[in-house]
Amino acid sequence: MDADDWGLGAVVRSCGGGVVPGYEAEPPRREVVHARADPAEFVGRPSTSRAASTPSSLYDVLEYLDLEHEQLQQRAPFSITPSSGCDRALAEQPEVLISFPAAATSTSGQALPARKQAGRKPGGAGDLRRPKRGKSKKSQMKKVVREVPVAEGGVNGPDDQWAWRKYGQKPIKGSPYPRGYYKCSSMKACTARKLVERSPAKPGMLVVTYIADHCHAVPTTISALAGTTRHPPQSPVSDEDTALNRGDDSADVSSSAAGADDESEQLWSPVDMDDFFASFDDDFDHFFQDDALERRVSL
DNA sequence: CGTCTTTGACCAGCGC
DNA sequence: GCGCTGGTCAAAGACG
Repeated sequence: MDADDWGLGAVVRSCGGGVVPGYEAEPPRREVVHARADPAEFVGRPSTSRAASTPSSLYDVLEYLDLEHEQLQQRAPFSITPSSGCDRALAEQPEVLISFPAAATSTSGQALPARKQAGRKPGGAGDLRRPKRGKSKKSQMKKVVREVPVAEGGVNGPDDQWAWRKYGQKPIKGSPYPRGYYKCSSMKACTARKLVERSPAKPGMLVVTYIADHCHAVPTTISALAGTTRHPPQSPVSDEDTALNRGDDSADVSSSAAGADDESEQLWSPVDMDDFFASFDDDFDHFFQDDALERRVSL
């Protein structure tokens, strides 16, 4: 995918290979650099990798599309359901459900090159446990829950410009589908994680739970994403289905190094974290206000 | 060479 | 207190 493709179609494609009619050939909007923080990802970024080529957040998308609010409601391929209506609530009442109606997705059906089963010795790991893990505060951690169509988000969820690394997978009681565990691979110190599982109630939907926030800006360069190029951006339904059914979320790896360009000279977006969060707050505060989009477009 | 996925074991929280 | 379950670790091999 072209790094300059910032259309909504790009988002969709990045999420699952789908293309939103009319948005697939939009001009780049790389100047949009302020934090359009996705509720799940609390920092903004100008990024350039494959993941970077996706308007990371719905805000980027909406801004770019320059749609009227009503149009947005009609055309935006998702709905947001903040549990208490605003971003501040997100921090305090940290659960947000974002649904992406499957209808909004067009799935290319493009086959993801099936990754070979990583050969490994059975029972090869698990011993030599390190004494501890921080688990105590889990329930208190910031969580953002999203629902995305399998076709769209793949297991990667929507607009995921972060580099995730799978570190585990577990069958979940009561669900026929396993849950995949991913952590941010951009920075070792980053505690951001996400859980991806298929909704038992709605097999066509993936439930992506983001836990904690990134302690860094979005990685933008090849080097930052080294080794994350295994999977092409498109994550077709069929393959995704297959992958999930067998518990293989490997279609994830949100970042390929593709599309590195001028901006990729920077490893990290040099934006102060406070600015990131401030932007996020502001955006979310106004997202549902009528003038929000207009204001944003004027930026 | 660096990072990825896979996968069984370990550990802690929770319910009974 | 015990068992269940979810979450995490880490070795090994694969991939680009």
